[in-house]
Amino acid sequence: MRKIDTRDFRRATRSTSRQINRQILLNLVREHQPISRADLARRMTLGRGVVTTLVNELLEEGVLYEGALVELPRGRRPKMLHVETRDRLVVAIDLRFSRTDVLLADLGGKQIALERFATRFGPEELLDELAVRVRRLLRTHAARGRCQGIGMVIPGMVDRASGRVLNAPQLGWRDVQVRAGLAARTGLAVHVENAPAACALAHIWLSERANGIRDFVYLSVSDGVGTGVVVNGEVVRGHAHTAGEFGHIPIRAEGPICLCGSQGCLEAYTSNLATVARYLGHELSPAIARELLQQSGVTVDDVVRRAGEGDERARAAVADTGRYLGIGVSMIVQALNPAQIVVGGEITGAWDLVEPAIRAEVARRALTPRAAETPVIPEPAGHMPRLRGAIALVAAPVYAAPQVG
Amino acid sequence: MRKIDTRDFRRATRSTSRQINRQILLNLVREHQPISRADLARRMTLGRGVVTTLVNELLEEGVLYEGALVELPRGRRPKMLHVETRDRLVVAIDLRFSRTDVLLADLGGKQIALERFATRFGPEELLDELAVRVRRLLRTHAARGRCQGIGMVIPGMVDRASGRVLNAPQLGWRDVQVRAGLAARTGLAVHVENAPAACALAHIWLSERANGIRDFVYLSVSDGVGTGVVVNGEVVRGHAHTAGEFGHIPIRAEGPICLCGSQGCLEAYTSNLATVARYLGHELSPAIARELLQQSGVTVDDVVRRAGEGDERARAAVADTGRYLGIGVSMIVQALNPAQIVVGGEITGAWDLVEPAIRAEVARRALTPRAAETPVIPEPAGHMPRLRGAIALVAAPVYAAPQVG
DNA sequence: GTATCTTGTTCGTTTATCGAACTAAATCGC
DNA sequence: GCGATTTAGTTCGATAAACGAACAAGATAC
Repeated sequence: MRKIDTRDFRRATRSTSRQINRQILLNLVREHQPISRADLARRMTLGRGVVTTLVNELLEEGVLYEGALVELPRGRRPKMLHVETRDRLVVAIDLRFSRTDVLLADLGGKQIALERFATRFGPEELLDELAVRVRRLLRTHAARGRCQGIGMVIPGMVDRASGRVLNAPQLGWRDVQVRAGLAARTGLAVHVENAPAACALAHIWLSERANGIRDFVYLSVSDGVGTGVVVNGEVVRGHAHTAGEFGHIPIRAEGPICLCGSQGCLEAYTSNLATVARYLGHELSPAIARELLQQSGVTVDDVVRRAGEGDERARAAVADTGRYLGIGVSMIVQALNPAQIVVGGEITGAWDLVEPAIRAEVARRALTPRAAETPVIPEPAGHMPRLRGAIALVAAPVYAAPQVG
Repeated sequence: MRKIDTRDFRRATRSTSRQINRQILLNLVREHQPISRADLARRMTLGRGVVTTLVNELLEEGVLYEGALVELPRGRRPKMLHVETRDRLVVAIDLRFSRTDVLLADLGGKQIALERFATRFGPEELLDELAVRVRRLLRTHAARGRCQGIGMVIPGMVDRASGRVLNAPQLGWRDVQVRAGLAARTGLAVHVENAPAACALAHIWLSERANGIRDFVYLSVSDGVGTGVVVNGEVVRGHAHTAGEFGHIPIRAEGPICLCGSQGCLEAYTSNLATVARYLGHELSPAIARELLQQSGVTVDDVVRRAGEGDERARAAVADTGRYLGIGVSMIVQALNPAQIVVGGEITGAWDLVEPAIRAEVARRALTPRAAETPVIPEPAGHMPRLRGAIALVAAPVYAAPQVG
């Protein structure tokens, strides 16, 4: 029941049907590999003849490859098909305040080499450094011709279509053309996205736990609190690239002043800063707290670890964060009724404390039993969701549905 | 960048390309009528030959009709094309607590005959009454064979796919199979939807003011406060049919108990009940207020009228509602960053008071200048948005993009 | 050794876009 | 007044895709 956009439509050409079926076939191989041509024909209710020509096309392009013959109870043995990921590489970049990660990986998400360095805050300086490292990485791994592109994840607002960083307060960036700058320096296609949206993208494309779920919200809890909203298998970016800012909806009218200028934002209660401040017994005021916390040297990881060790003050601080997160999760459930909510960030290290707190809030506020049961699952920080998001930025266009209508 | 749903995809067949182009063409005629074949060919960058065959198909089906020849500065005069709406009728039903409206209209939204009666709260009773009225309406307007279906709008949660009302507290309904019941009685296709979602649908398909906007939120302010969320030209329904319940997100932790059981919900501050209660000087407590208000006999329309006449207490009550609505609108802006927000309901009768209050809140809380400028426009109650929504339920499938991929 | 069954390919048929040629009907220039 | 020009709409052959049936390849069952 989508309306056709009469100002920007893609009409069908002679090759549209083939493109659609080609892409469906590719996705079926991706999700069921190893798989035979005959099985693909059955799943697509398509003649085996058409499958043969489509597969041949994909084999020639190097997108698929043929694997081993396989045993069957009767009849000719099928030659199984796989998606080629090993020889299709990606450079994933995770840019943060504290450090920048550069990862060489394959399209399937397998890590090959990871580098870390202290973030430089001058955009030109940083792009220069990145270009040097990317070139070196590709050279040492003989990956030049095999690299499909660069995916880059940013803590801030991004215009993905143009590859521009609109506003990244943590870095102090405003209106920086990242894509053009990095593409010119490396000669590679560059995709830029904000962190929670990229994490959501990774969950669509690279997570086994998504398991066919096409409507979910990725709630990223880190220095900031933001979300990536996915509706109908697609990330929602909003009219001016700022959808998913649930972190800046107030949950208390007279709460602390948030870094965004508003009062009582969800982020002010649930960011890693807020959790640490609570642990240290400070008033919840991110603007002031920031320096105090850096002086104290205590990180969220410390608080989470101590909570695990039984430190009562740490446990109380984390559980409080969980309770406030529950308020945020309830908001998301009311607003979007997703099939699943994924929580990412260091705080998931104490999921045994966080989860019941979230569940209680959701159950208390939900409008229907089914909404109350909305699964809330953790994504441990060890999964490197942001780097996986950067990979997904490059992988998704390869597998995405063709735009039609 | 949509992911293909490998569990439920539509592969392309021989006729898929034609279906896509046929539907694009139909929508172009709809939005630019009267329009010539040659102009369609130019807009679609398609050969005039293909356009001829597509148009002939649509003419034979009675979807389009040929109008007058038209003057041109040079060359042969084109025969203009129009969408046939006059001979394609719809029965629109708006079911509410206070009354039920039944409207005979055409696919373009033009009203032909409107009936009203007191709502019966027994589902079987109501369906019987509706069936009698629908049959009579079609008979007296000789509309039997020309009726494309029934669209029905419900104050409550609806599973649109199955046509079941899940929960309509105002009617006291739970799990009522409306579609099957009405379809069996009338022999017509029946579409059922909840009210704010249907209003959003009407705004996509029947409003000139939507003007190509494909991402917006319809904020319906009436006895309840709900929204219809539209992303990429499609209404978002959620995993269990409860998306868009912004009305039940708390805006004050210690606010009044809402009818839903939660505390401090947006609805408790901004529903018509809340506005009237505020005008009468009652404590904001919908559960208690309801009876008091019915006894007082004052309606929202009264309050809005008195505000227009300069009654200071009425003006203050309405402005307060506006301010709280502004908090709700800000939430929507942060969460979804829509291109537009449409506010519907009686309160829009005092838009000169409501609008600045909303604007001030949005401006104060927005994260970016562009978000702060999100247009908020009123839809006066006189537009009959709910009945138009019911019409759109039948019209939308006729024009919607074919599902592909 | 033959029948059966499954995989994968080949090839003629059908149906769509594509593009060029053609017809229809108007104005413009002289 | 009449041919040139311009625009609209149709027709038709070329091409590309799905479709479907026939066929070849390679296995097991009896």
